Amino acid sequence: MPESPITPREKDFAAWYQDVVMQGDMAEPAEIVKGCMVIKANGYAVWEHIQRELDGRIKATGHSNIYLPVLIPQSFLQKEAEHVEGFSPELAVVTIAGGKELEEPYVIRPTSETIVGHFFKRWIQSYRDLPLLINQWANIIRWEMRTRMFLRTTEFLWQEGHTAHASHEEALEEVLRMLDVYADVCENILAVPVIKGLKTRAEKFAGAVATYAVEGMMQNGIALQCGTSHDLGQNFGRAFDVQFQSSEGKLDYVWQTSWGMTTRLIGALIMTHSDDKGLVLPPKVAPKKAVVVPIYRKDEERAQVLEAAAKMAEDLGAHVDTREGQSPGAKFFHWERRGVPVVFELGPRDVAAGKTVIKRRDTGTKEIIAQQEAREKFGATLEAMQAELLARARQRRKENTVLANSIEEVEEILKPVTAEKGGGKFVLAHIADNPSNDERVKSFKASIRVIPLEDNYDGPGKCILTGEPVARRAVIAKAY
RNA sequence: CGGGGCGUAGCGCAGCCUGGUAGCGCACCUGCCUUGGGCGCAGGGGGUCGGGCGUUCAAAUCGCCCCGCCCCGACCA
Repeated sequence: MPESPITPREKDFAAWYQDVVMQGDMAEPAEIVKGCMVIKANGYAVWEHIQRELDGRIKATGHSNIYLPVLIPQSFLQKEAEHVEGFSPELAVVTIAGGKELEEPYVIRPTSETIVGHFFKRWIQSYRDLPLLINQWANIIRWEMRTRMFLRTTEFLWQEGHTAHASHEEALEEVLRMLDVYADVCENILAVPVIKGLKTRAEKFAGAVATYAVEGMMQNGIALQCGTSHDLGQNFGRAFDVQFQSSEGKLDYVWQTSWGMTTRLIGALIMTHSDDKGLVLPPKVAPKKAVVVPIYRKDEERAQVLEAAAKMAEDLGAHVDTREGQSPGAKFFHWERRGVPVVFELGPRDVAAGKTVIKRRDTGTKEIIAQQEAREKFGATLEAMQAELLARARQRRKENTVLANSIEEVEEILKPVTAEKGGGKFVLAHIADNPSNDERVKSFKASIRVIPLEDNYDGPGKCILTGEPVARRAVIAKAY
């Protein structure tokens, strides 16, 4: 595994990101398949941590996991008008199978609302069958024009929740409940602060009545949608004729929701915390929380140090880097760029004195401590790091958030922003949820990211484009 | 799909203009030496030069055709 230098963020943020992803052993471009990536050992292990946290919360809120086919009859996509319009440009379609042209082509799922609709019709007859709460862990294909590892790839992994309810109120409650789960995972596990909000009509999911999202800000000030929760109303219920009989004996279409989080989260945490030395992983998702690097010169030192290192590692649940022929310096660089939160140095002097050196990845702080207190220091360091990563990201977002009171002002701030050069901002402005307003913002390649659920600013105002009254400021930014 | 760039060792590249033994750095293997932030020295292995056709005594190099990848624009979690 060649270890090359990492491009500094200052020089080229996009190149830096690629370097961190590859040097951190997170992923590499598949090359042989357009827009796809290979998720490597370190990256997949991070995903497994995210999965465990999310899955636990999904089950704790009453959902069950199922698995649906990856192929969907093409006609299914066409049953919901907006849905087909939104997704058809990015579909991969299977037309030949078993050496024969298929009578009806299959679409490789871009999302499963349609196939869920079909099965919900079979599974739901009565209000007693509701709410129906399911979730699926799966892969998805969307033929995107431009891809970036983790942030947007042709194939990605995700979880998609699908639920059916007897009333709109109940469905909306579900939508917001899962939005809270998403915000919780982002902030408390990934240490990525997010804004919960409503997407504009122009930005909502194709086929939804309303889309809610958690929106994050990366180090370069560019926005990244980290999760979405959709209120599907009765749109898919009608399209797939999913009716239930109420306790009063009346027939009605079910009220549905769907919500998803993807491997993009890995991109989010990389872009939020990593630095010019490489990956920085929040302790809660780090596959290896600590590595012990033994240092020795002579053979008898080697034996002593390795023994002490093994003991320490066992006690801490850490990994010992016993590779021969690698200098300690090379090992420090190796683990640093893989984002290991804590590295312990253990040399002959330490063994003799019963000490060790504890080094923290994010701050680079080194401290000589007694081996007996290693366990306690280790735990405290992980906790501090997790908390401070979130606090720093919050602080950065605060510094890069500004208010604007005219469209010219918004444009002036956001026009020069690019993913490569950075300088991105969250611009908060009063702007009405109206597709023509989205269009105007798009003219300088920005977008209305969310209308926050919680107003932390000055309340109602007049739309900067139409003058009509709006309840609060929305977040406008450039996004990935 | 429009515009630009690139395909030579696992990776990053030089050589091409002006045709004549396929090179450099990193990585890899062996040995010695080193080890508290990318050690050093010596030796070694590894190539259908993206593919095809042509020109020529001779093609990585010149010509034609094809293929693939990357970047920039229009779509998106």
